[in-house]
Amino acid sequence: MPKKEKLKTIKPSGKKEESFFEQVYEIARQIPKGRVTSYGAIAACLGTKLSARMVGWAMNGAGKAKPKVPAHRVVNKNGMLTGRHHFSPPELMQQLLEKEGIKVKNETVVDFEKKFWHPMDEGMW
DNA sequence: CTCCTGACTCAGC
DNA sequence: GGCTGAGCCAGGA
Repeated sequence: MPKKEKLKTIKPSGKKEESFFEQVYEIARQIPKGRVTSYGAIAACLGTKLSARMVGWAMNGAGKAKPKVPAHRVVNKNGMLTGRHHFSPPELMQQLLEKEGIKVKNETVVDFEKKFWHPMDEGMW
């Protein structure tokens, strides 16, 4: 099923991809296995906490970005898998989370607060 | 250059 | 207590 990428590459090659998207990708990659984070947390880390939408939007190319970004570990503030519909199979997001030990019930991460991971909690920032 | 959209979040009703 | 509206920033057309 050849998917028609209308948006194709968000950031065409030729330039240094240190755009907002790259920032989000880096944070998302820092998410340890079995942990999840929220868009707002990443946004806040980037300084654009007022626009968590941008974080999620940046995830638009997460699955296409290299290395691959664990966008499935990124959920909304409520722990709900709002972005699961954007995955190839919408259920993939939940599958990956469950595979990592995260329980997902009704599109929502169980014990989200316990599994929550703070972007700068690693001490790198 | 202008308008629209978008995987969020908060506030109001 | 659930739904709606508005705000936010950044990038694509």
